[in-house]
Amino acid sequence: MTEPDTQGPTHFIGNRIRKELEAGQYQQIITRFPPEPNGYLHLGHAKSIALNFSVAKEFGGYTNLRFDDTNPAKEEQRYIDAIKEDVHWLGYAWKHERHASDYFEQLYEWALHLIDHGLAYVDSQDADTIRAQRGTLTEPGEESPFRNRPREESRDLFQRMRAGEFADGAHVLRAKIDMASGNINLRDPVIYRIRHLTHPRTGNQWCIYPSYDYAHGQSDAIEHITHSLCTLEFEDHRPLYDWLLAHLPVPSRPVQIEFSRLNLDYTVLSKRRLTRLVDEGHVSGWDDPRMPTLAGVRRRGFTPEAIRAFCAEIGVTKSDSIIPFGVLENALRNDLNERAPRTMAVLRPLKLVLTNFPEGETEWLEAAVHPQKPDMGTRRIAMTREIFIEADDFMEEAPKKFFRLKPGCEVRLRNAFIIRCDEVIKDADGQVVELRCTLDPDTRSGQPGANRKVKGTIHWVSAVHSVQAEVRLYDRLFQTPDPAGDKAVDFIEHLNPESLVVIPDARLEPETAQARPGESFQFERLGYFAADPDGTPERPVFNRAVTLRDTWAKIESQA
RNA sequence: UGGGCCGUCGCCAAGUGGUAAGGCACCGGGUUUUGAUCCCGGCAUUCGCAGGUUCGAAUCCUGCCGGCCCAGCCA
Repeated sequence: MTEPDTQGPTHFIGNRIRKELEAGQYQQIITRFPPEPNGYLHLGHAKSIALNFSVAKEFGGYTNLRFDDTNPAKEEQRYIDAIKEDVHWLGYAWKHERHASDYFEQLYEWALHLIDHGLAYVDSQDADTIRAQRGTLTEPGEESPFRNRPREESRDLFQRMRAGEFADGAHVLRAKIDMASGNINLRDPVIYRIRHLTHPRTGNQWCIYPSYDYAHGQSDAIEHITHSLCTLEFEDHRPLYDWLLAHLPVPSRPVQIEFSRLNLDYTVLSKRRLTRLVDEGHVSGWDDPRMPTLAGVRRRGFTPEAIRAFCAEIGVTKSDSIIPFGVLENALRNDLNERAPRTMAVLRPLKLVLTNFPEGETEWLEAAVHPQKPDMGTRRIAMTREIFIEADDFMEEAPKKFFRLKPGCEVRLRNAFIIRCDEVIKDADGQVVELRCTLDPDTRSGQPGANRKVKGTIHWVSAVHSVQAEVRLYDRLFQTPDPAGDKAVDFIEHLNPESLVVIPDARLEPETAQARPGESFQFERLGYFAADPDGTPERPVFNRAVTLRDTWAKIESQA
């Protein structure tokens, strides 16, 4: 079942590592997944998680989970907890849980090492001044007046920064590299800043914190990470990553390899934007089923298997790409088609009376839990004189190709009989409120004479045995393919007002109503639905994860 | 315009000098008590463009064109 991960797909990272291994460059491959605990994991992280864990596994190594907790202004313990839960849920087990903050003391020692070797200095200018001196993309920067201050002075200042003698922003530690470099990351980057903040793990032990650039490579080296895989925007940082490792007495020399991040159409995958959706209340929370967070898609009904298959399918390259959301949905259909039990549910009930069925009686029918998998067993279905069918499955004046119920015509009730529509009953407004039909008793499912062919089959549910439920139908959160694409328009403007449609009075088979939160079903002819934790035994709630492929809808829209 | 990358079918993506894998989508046809699933078939004389090297190029060279990222004391 977890096969997709074992035989590593060929991508440039795997190919490279394979060659390195053949050349004897490594004994073991060690990777790391390094989230910053400042938000929830999303599908973009899933791609990175899948890559890191599958590469290590393919080559017989392991992966660490390392929290990149170098900025206490944004990070919180609750995010650490949620991230661990999500990685587990996705189906991966890390070797060691680490935190960049575990290395603060070592990182500090190494900073002193840089100072002592004339490779770093304390700059006592403010942020604006430093920015102004950085130059532009086409013009070199200018050197800070503190750039050549004596090493002893920098050392003293840096120690006093740690001791808490200065206010935030009074000084920073900068690597001394090259203010004229074409690569702006090399123009004496700030590697330590003063922040009088409580850190989720180290509390008030520190008031200076290392930057990402300074902490990341050294943390990799400490953990003996062999391959530090990250996204394309860090490509420009690699020279700095290498420079630091080259100038510090680190225990190993990891290499950084970049790949392109995941983009999905009709959604946003940046923590900044997802945080806004949550904070501004456009969604109910990080686990809103419309969110591309792992918590969101999990609640929506996506399975870890489907997400892993999706990650394997899209590949790993360096080219910018936008994956259609439908590819993800398809991965879910493929997975759930194999495993989800079938059930009948009516979303918009239309009453149908079988006039030749005895009043007050119930006939029990048997139906397969999965038509292609007899070993999944059968279930009992109650047939009564009054049933509900899907309002969409009846048309008074139907086009020729409409294979469902229409006046005077026959249709198969799934798992039951063939019926004929005799009479249409309407209310004062002309709305169809009830259908009166007769069933053909020779066509009961499983009977010898049952195989008579009719063009259509529709689902239904007993009016007396079925259970009312709330069903939530989700559509794409945004109505434009690239909501964040236009810098002039706030992506919030592109929200789809109909991304959630609540159906308060759907009807379910009684057994389905007993489902535990997270359980998935195929509501036949409709799609895959998962029980939501909001539901109670008295009032079940289901989320539609994805519809079934719908050729009829396609034909209809083309007409 | 400085630096770093990317460009193979509508969307992804193999391929690394020997004559274009695969998936998704799409279009046919078959099976079907889910208009689902499943099955069969079709779908790049061509690899951003133009030159060049070579018996031979998507793969090597040169020059263009197009797109992405970088000027946080964020990651």
